[in-house]
Amino acid sequence: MLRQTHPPASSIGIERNEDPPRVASASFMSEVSARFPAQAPEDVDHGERALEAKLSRFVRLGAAETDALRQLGRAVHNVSANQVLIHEGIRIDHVCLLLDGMACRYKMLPGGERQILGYLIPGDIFDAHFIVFNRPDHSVAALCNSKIATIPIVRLAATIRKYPRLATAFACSALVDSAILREWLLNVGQRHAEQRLAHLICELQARLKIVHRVSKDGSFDLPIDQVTLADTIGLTLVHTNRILQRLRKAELICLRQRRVTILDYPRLVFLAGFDENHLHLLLQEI
Amino acid sequence: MLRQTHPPASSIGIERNEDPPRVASASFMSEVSARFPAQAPEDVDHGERALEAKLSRFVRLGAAETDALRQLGRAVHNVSANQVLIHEGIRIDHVCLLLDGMACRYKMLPGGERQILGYLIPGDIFDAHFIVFNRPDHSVAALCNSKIATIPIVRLAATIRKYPRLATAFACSALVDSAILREWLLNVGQRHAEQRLAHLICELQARLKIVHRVSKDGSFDLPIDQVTLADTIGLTLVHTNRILQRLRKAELICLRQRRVTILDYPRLVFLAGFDENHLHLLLQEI
DNA sequence: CGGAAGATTGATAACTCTCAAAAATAGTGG
DNA sequence: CCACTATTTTTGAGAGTTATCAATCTTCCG
Repeated sequence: MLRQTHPPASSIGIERNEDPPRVASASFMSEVSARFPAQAPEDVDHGERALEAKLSRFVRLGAAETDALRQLGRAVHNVSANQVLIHEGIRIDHVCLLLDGMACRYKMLPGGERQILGYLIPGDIFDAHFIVFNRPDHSVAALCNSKIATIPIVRLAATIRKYPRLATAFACSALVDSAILREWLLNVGQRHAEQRLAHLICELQARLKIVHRVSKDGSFDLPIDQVTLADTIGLTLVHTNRILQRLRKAELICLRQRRVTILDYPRLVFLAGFDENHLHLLLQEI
Repeated sequence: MLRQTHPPASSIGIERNEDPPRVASASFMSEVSARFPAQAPEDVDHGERALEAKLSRFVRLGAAETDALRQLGRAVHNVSANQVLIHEGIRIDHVCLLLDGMACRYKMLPGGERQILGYLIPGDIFDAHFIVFNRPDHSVAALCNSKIATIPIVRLAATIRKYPRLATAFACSALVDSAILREWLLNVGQRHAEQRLAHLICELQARLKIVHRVSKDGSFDLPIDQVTLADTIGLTLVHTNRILQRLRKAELICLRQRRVTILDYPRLVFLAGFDENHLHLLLQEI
């Protein structure tokens, strides 16, 4: 009855219901910091640019605003692949900015089934607002070794107060996030297997392009295994693998060594029924 | 290849891609008003209470706040079943408050497939923020004859400014909305057919109970046909019908004449894996 | 080199869809 | 109140998709 999408043992390191996350005795951040000491800011130029790049799609950013954004991402931490970033016990007075790498939101079912709810890419901010009574309604985990910056909420609030345009930009970004979630529901609910996968790839490329994570040839890193891919589009690992092979055989995409190359973009877009309108890419000055 | 979930002719009245919505020459509201003249406020006591009831789950509401909420819902309109409430052409300076009845958000695919993204029940507010460049990323339609109130955004903003608690309550409400969307993605992506339906029913009952739309015996109105139900849980009409019969045969629920009665709540909850935590029902004073 | 994780394959079962038609229900006008 | 139509629900049969189980092949990494 239950689909055994995952190997019995927690092979990918993300928390399973079978072994609940330990209660963090110390706060999340100090925990991370202990393992990965903060680095000098100059290491993360590239990462900080992602946030600017994303927000500048929504509003024109002046030098002051750009500078303010850079100030936000000073407290840098490295997190390792599969590390759970948000779970019970996290302090709620910080938000996290993903500077580099990739992470995901996900939910688990008692039987071990996992649904990925979204990918976090550089420039994305995630917080713990969805936690009430110490019970988050979903978790966030790094998909590969990543860099995150922690921003005290009061700090972010002050910045937003000072620069109304940033407030607008953050609001737009939140709207896009929820639009993506709706698109995912449509994807999993109504599209068939090939389309789901194709659509996901189109969307990821579009989002990554904005933050300069796509090469000239259109290829990009996708640091996830096929189990995670399967849990994203609501299919089994085995079936996902076969769908993947069909897309490869059709010479639409190439996925090797955690890197995707889109071989025939027009045909892939057509197959997926992809309309990047839902990413609101064209929005300027709301 | 394409699932023909819907009859070829637009039987349920919701816009299809085949016949795009006409461009509203007048604004949406004046359009509605013309057909259904606004009523005297005293008719809608029950409806307004829904919003209060919902928000009071999040913060304690004083008399002044309750009163402010009631002032919001003065401009009442009746809308008919299947009427599209949000589409291109809508004015973006109002939000809508559903006073009575039921509505849904949905997305369409070029092939005619439709995915319901969420149900709006009394006390729910929906706006057009997701519209940019005159292209909404999804639509909203009434599921049955309903009553809505339109609130100028400036008015809502003023109220929120004046009563910070209401701001908190609205924020919480928005968090719950997105939590529900995540839960739906989990539902459609990972649960099997019976569980999906069971989960939907549990969730609707929980939400409707808050706004006093559930009878003593636990039954509630569900003014939708099985096609809509199918488009909600990502299954075919035929299959949904069969699943429904299974739940009936198992004496878990009874669905007749657009009314659901839960016959065995504990067993239904168990089957669904329903955890009302995601509705954040217990939240008080964030 | 050896093990572990990840990807792939094959065979079979289960689930879900499609097509087509019949039964039941709701709505309407006489 | 009944006849009549349109909508909605239900049924049946068969095809197609997706899941499950189990094994093999690859790749990664110490």
